[in-house]
Amino acid sequence: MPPTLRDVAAAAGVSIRTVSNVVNGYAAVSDELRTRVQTALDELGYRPNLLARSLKQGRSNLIALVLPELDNPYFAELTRAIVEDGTARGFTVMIDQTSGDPERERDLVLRADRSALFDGLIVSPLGLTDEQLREIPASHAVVFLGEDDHPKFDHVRIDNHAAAQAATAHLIAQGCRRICAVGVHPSISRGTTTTRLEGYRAALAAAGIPFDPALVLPTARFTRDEGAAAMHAAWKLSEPPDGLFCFSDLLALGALRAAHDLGVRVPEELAIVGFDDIEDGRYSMPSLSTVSPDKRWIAQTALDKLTERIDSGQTDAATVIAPWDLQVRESSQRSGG
Amino acid sequence: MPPTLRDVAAAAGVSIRTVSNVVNGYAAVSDELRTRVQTALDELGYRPNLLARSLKQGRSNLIALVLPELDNPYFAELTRAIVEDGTARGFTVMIDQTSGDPERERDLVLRADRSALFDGLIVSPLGLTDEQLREIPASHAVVFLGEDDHPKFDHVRIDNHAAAQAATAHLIAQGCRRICAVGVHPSISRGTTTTRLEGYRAALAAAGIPFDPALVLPTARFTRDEGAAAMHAAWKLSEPPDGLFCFSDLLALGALRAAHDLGVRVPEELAIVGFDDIEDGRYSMPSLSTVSPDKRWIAQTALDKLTERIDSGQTDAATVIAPWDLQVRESSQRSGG
DNA sequence: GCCCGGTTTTGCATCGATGCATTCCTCTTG
DNA sequence: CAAGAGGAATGCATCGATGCAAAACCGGGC
Repeated sequence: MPPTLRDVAAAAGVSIRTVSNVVNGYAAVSDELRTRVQTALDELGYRPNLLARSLKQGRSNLIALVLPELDNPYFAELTRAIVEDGTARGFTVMIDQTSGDPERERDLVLRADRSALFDGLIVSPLGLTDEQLREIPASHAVVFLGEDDHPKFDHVRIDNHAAAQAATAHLIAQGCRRICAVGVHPSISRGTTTTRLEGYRAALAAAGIPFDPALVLPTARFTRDEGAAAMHAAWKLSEPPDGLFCFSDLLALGALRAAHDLGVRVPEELAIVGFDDIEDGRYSMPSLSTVSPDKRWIAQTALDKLTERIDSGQTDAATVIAPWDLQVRESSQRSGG
Repeated sequence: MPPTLRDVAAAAGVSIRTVSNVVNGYAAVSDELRTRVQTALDELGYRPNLLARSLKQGRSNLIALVLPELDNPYFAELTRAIVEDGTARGFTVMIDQTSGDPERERDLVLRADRSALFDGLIVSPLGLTDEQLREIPASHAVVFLGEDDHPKFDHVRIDNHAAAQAATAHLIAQGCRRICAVGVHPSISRGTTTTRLEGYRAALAAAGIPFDPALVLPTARFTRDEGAAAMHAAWKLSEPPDGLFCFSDLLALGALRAAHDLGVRVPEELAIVGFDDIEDGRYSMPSLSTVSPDKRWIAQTALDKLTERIDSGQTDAATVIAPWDLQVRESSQRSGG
């Protein structure tokens, strides 16, 4: 049994309240008592019971980060940024994986949100329906990362349309004419992947290249093996592509590996651009061109918004657009620079 | 303000205690009251306050996972395993990053351990000193992953000596005679990296190859760029190596990339073996040979041990050795098969 | 009609810490 | 010397939920 305020008070021969005052630096406590209490605290190794404190104060300084998966480096890198920044602000950040299960996501968000355990939530949604979102009381502190806008809550995201368009335009500028879009989610009609596809189509249109539905390769998830499978599928097309725009770096890295296995030279025969700018892509062979969202900025802004909500109780919901840039590396750079 | 038991009780015209009974399925409640209370619960959207419940019950069903870093895929993959398994057991797993800071690690472990917020801790230590470990009361539920044995606590780890020896022996079998060991931590004299170095030396000794200290390349951290730097250093040696045993896959992947930049053919000129079996290594070019610890087994066993400790209050500390195997892939396979 | 056994329902104390307000000092001042 | 100001220390109620045990209720049997 860990010592409580009561134990310390007994040991020091003072009231519970006085010990609490010493612990929190409250009020005026005489030097004599202060040292006596401090000694008792040290000797017993007292630690405040955070449950009790949070219960009384109505605030836990815990926030939860709800993510689809951690073994996607994009999320791991984003998580690091949020944990470090959150810690600096006095929060303890707890991470919850949905493992790609929308049901579990809904559960976590709704449950965690009202459990009084967390002061707030940062959620990177897979796909909550409007109906599910409506179940969350607007008064609660929730910030969403990514698409899926809902007017009731704060959102932090990049401009996926513009970024996808830029990536595709870059491939076109490198001379690509048949460009695959890899990573459309087959069942979801809204959200990030749809927006990226639209950006891709906009770039084609701007260059006067007709859109060919056969070049859109759906994948169930953003993993290396899905990327590899998509590459194999692409190479089986009657007229294979000369460019690949993958909606995540993992997909691109899988495709890169598959291209190697198929004896396809990158970028000479096939130029590839990914999305996320994960560290792996800087060390792949060839290194991976990619859309690079500013993760630190995203983390910081999400925490700003969340803190505002927690402290003020209520703020107008807003969508904040995060900066990004296109990192051109070896996988898409064709003619000697 | 979220509704409390009191609110629901008022709405249903019953006592607080009865609502609690309905919520928890306790005791006998008449059908009539049950439905009436249930209706009130649904209408108000009641959620139990987990802080209050945990405070009263002395148990939160929260466990913390303390890790050096999440953007190392090894930890991300291990984390996934622990979160999934833990969730299935009714725990909520919270992840805390030490970001490679031993001071912060000490803080987190000691603070979290007695905060009453967590029922238990799973810690993958960077390096807690004996003295620091001694500060943790033996009664607390803590399971360590990795080396750094301490008789007071449970440990789950693989046999690093044997694994390192096997990896090195494999390189020798491929014909390597000058094998670098990459990843010894420069300042720490104990722990995982030291054990791996000993395994490496044992393999050399068994093959009658003299140990050359110049072939031991220390790195500050287990990152790709450190691995790349080590590769460059290795290639500057008066007599360059023909094999690389890297203490992590990230180091190996960085080295792989650097070898490519230097025009060194892998595995023909230089065979490489890593450690961890992260997913990236299966898709690198060439794919990476590696020591593969059984992460699911480790997660499961750590949770078994922790649950035991939490439930029984006290168990004899034990060190459990987890299974591993050597995954031989392209980066170390020399003569056609 | 009354007592008994069993089921429902409720009240009170409690987990550990903090807000508020009161009590208790001590020292100053008229 | 009495009154008052202000600092120091404490008690009590409270946060929301649950353990325990008492109270209320029901029907049945003598």
